Amino acid sequence: MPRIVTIRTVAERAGCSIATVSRVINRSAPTSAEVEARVRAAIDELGFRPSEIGRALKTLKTRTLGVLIPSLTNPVFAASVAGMQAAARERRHTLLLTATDYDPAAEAELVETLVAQNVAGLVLTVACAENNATLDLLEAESIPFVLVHNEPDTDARAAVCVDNAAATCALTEAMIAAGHRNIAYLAGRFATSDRSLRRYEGYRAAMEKAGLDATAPLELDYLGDAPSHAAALAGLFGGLSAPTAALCSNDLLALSVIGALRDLGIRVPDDVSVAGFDGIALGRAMSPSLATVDTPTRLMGERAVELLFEMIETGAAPRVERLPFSLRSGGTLAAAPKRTRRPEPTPPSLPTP
Amino acid sequence: MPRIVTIRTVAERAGCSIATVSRVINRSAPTSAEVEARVRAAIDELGFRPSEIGRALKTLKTRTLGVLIPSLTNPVFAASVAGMQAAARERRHTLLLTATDYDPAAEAELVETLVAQNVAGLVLTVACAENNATLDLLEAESIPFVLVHNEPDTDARAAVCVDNAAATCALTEAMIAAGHRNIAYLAGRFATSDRSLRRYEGYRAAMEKAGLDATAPLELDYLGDAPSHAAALAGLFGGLSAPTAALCSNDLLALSVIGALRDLGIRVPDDVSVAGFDGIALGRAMSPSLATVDTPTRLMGERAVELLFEMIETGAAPRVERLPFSLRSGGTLAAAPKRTRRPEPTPPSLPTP
DNA sequence: TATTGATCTGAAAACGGTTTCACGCTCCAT
DNA sequence: ATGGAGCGTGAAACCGTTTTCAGATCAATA
Repeated sequence: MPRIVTIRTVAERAGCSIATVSRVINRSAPTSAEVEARVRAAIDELGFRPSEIGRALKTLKTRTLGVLIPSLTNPVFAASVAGMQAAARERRHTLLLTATDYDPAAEAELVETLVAQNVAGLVLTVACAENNATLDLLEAESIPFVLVHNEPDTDARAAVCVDNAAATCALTEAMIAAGHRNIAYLAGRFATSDRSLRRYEGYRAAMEKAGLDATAPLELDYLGDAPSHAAALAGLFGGLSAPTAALCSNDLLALSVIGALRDLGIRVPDDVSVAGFDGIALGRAMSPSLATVDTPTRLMGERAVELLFEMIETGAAPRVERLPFSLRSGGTLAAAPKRTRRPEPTPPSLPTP
Repeated sequence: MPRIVTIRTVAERAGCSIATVSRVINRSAPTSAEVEARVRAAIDELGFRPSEIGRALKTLKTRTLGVLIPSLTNPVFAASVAGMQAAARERRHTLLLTATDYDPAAEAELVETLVAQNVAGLVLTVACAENNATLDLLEAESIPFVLVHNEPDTDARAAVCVDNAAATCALTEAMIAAGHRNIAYLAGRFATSDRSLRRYEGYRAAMEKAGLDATAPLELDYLGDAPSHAAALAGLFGGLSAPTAALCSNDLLALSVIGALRDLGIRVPDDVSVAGFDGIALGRAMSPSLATVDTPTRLMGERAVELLFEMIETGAAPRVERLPFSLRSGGTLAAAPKRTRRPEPTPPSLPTP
């Protein structure tokens, strides 16, 4: 039987009313030094901690922030949640964490769960921020929320992100500068990541600017198992005019692509250069290091929570905050091979790697 | 103004008392078909969701599990939290997440925060499970909790873990079988991880069994920056009788050690073999793949939550659940180099292994 | 017909805090 | 002396549920 000591116990012990105890705890009104001392002593002796539940019921506000992300297994989200946690802790708040496992249909239900807990606000990464019924609902009920990683098309929505298109554009230009002409764009399912789509646009812009052909994106299920992955890539990289570089919509996908290419006997970066997006810590640790767009993932989580508090406390209007990114090239992004990787033979004799 | 629609609103609309509405929602007592239909209609029309706060205040139990881990940035904990989240969701519970950032002093305060929220139970990874005042407090207040990753010395405490000593012993034996005789043990700060200490014991047991000298562990601060790391390792691996293998207390440390060795011009695994512990996903993705003890991290989180529910619901006694592990060798764990890596100068000529 | 029992329902009391309101007291300016 | 302001305090209302208890209705039985 936990929680046997309530504010009433404290009041009895201190010989005062519960109202006075409450005032001492919250400093919500002046109390005499003498009474305050008695109350504090009673609190210490009893080991009393006010129930957040009781408090929340009256104020209809908890010291809790709801968090919704696709998955904790992706270090990007783990890092941003770590940032949120740190920022929330500074304000003496706790995170109520949920994950959709990349199922957009789960979003609505999970957000409802969080709202039922009277969270003070929400930090979300949704599959797609546009025309999102769940977000509209939150707006209608005027529950403050901030998006992370999502980059909304309107400034009327609160979000912390990077300029995905500009970043991917810069990364693509780095590839082009390294001599690559045929660059493939590999993505996770667009339906589960609007970021991915924005990044594709950046890729296309860079390609067009350089007068090159942007290829249609190859959508891979990057939760799928390795075999299917290798199979899908064998088709793309086995052809005569195979790309010399692969731009992946995120780091986790890039890692998985590198593994698949290796299994196909294709060397990275000697035969094919690969780059990702996000800048996960382990991309830096590996060798060769993963070329990518380095985004301040943890900071994004922190800023999201800070922006959320700003909105909660001062009623600040939602706004989009775009954080700076930096390019991490080298490593898996090398100069394009001088000649076509596979000597093109007279048909139909097949190329040897 | 969120949450304007309460159970009272529903009752008015359905033309019945709030007690009846409650009964319909929870099926806690029979209701006539007619009234039930009216109530359900009212709920749907109003979009009513019962407040978890109100409910919790009455029952003194929330549908919430408190989670305390060292850090989300370590994929091991991220994975086990992902498992907890999945298991909790199946039981319609939510996770209240906190992280200590490897500061043991923060444990007490954070657990108090969680308890103040009336969590139904707790899942924790603490720095050290033995003589832990915080755990004793939970026990005294009979708040159910389960440890993850920690391996308590008594069976009276609920925990989900692997047999750390046996696993490290097996890994060490694999190193010995590969011809290594001088094996260094590198650890994070023992004060922040009792697992690390248990693993060291497994290492020592294997070394002794093989008649080899177990060296004292080298404690590294694996949150520290790379430079200090390389410096510490330069001393160890620069000497004449340098180890040919390094056993690291966890994968993250192993990754960081590999990077530091690379910076020192030492090849892995050609010059020095390295192994970790945990089996993080990215160790498998890198090349050469990371030799390690593969532990079912995500499953551990799931099992921990299931065990917790068992304790909450059936009052089951705490027990330690040791999950199976498997060795992942090869990759960064190769045969010991035939000769000493660095040509030895004349005086005072040492024996070659 | 009266009694019993089974169903269904509503009023009201918790649960643990916060907050409003009113009241008594002191102090100071009139 | 008198009025007003200000301070410290306690009583009580309130937040949104669940749950107990008692009452109402009705069918079946004695």
